[in-house]
Amino acid sequence: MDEDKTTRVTVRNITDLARLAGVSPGTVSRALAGKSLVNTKTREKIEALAREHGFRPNQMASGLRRQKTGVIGVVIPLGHDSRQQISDSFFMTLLGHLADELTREGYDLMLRRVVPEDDADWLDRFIGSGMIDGVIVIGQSDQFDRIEDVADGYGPMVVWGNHTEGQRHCVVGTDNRLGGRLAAERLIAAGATRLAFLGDTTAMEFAARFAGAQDIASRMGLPPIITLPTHLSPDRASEEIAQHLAARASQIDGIFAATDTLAALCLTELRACGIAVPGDMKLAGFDDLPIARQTVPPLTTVRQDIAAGARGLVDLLLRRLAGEKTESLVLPPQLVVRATT
Amino acid sequence: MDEDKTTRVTVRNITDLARLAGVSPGTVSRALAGKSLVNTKTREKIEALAREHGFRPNQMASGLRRQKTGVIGVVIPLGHDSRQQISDSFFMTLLGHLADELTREGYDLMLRRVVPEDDADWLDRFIGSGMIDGVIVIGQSDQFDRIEDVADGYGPMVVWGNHTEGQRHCVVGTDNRLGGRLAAERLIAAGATRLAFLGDTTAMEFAARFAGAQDIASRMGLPPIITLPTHLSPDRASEEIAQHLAARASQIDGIFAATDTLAALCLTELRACGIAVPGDMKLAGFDDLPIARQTVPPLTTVRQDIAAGARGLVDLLLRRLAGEKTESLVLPPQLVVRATT
DNA sequence: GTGAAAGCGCTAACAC
DNA sequence: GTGTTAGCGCTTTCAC
Repeated sequence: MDEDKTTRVTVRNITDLARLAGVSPGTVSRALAGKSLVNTKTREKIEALAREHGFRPNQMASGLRRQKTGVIGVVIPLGHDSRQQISDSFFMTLLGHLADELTREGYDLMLRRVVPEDDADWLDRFIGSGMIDGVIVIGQSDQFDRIEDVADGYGPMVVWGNHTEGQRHCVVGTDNRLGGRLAAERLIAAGATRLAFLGDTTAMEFAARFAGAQDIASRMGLPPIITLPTHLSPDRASEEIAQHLAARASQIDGIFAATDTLAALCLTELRACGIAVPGDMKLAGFDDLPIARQTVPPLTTVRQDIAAGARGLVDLLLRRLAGEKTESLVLPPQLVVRATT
Repeated sequence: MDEDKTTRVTVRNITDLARLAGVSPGTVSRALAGKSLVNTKTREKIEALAREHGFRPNQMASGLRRQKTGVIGVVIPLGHDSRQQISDSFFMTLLGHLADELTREGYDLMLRRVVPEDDADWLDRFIGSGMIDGVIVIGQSDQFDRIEDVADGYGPMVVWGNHTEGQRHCVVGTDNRLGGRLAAERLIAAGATRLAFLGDTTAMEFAARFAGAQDIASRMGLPPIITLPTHLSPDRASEEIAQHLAARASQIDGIFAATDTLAALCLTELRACGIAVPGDMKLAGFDDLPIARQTVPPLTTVRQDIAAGARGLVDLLLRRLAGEKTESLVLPPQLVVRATT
């Protein structure tokens, strides 16, 4: 008769299970958490029962009690440019790798996309929610100062972005300035002398890429690099690129695009204008996304090691979670020469 | 002297705040939750104090008590093909839109990528974690049956994928079979008579696309469409496509690729083989990702409306959360003719 | 090796 | 309109 009851019971919590197993809730908790001191037989019985009833401990309750959630927040601040940074391939790919790394370390990932101008409080709000043990910020956008402010009072935060001398938040990112130098050197080696930078230089990472390119232009005694600002969403960017080309193409013979996405768009517009690449115009991108291999001609670009970036972010975050004070991690960019230079 | 203390105090919870405000925890809770019956002055005082101390209520505790978390789980099952479906552009773009929609509805998003063959229990585990109010599954992968099993006992679940007559789980997706028909019709209209399907037909969505194309081939009295299976990761796919072309290119004059990503890769390989598109070979893709506009020549493809898909998923999920029993949503595909047919 | 009991921070009856 | 109280489901001393 006991069996009759047993099979019909729904197990909502650890106490129900304990009743079924004829032990106390504490023991069930210990058994299910894989804690040391539980009799093997007792443990097996409890595990069997749990499996049979498809029971798993409530993470919210566990989190509340233990004061840790097992969840890492990942937040993508969308700058001025807000919408449609959405599909920025680079960030999305980084996100995919982050998901893998965090999963492997036993953490869940809580994703938040925020528009800082609508919500000045975005970072504190996320951190203060009590839902996450730590936070990874993907991209500094135009929020450098806000992130700096938070860094003083909150340890478990790591940011993907650009490293600036003396900054207080822990950052992982490619050496953008060096990357910019590599790109410019290559463009010049391929014969370009009048360079342009394609992309919005208010974003720190892009500004550093531009600055690196300018370093080289200056050193070589070339005229200053002109900037061709664009938005990041493909639709607007295409249009803006077309306008830039119409106005400036005759003044330049080399373009350094802030990202491969922009470079690919630019290539399409150049083709539309009848400007030969690399004959009339050299072109270099940044990121080395899959698309860089598929453009016609294939794109010369500066590779960022996305997988290493994700590993770095997670590794540093875990160490900060453990109380360590970590330094920032700056990854080396790598020039990949293909056929547009 | 009271002020001296006040400014130094750290506010860890609602009780601390209550003490500072000279009210009870209950009142603070009501005030911060924007509940109806709180004196305006009391509320303002509490809000001011909360702001001053950067306090926000702990969501885990609130969630535990209210038996809802304000979090929606989004899970991406990685089929056989496991790794590197990572960066599948379509899923990533869909995820971006989902993040937007959920945020707009006041929900947070918990992201999980799972490898079903390593963890048969992936879906139950996620649902049973107590961390999420509902779940969106992105892609059925090869897990159709498992999802069906769960659907019977768990309401708040919506799946992106293919709709099959009589299925029990609520799905949102494009009419893949119709999309396949559109692609095949176009390839044939452009002069192709011997078609191939490029991609892995064990995935349901792809199988339906293939079936749609085959519908048309049969109706037109053409020979059966041959299948050219590939993996999804760009590296392996490129290689496989090259092999397929070496072996079969002479037998076919039209290729329907399961996705734009595959189509773009295929275009690159066709170029490498010296096969002219659309002269010697017609080509059509599926998805209408940004890359479809940037290939050379630009790709004829079948558009899926990703934003509408995301809206549909969230809308249906919210209604299910409210207890409604919703039907599946099948979205119409749209043929986009460019220059590869 | 196991049970009993206190509480993590919050909310929602129920009083008044 | 506000205070009081009893938990949400779990973990973890502290006993034994």
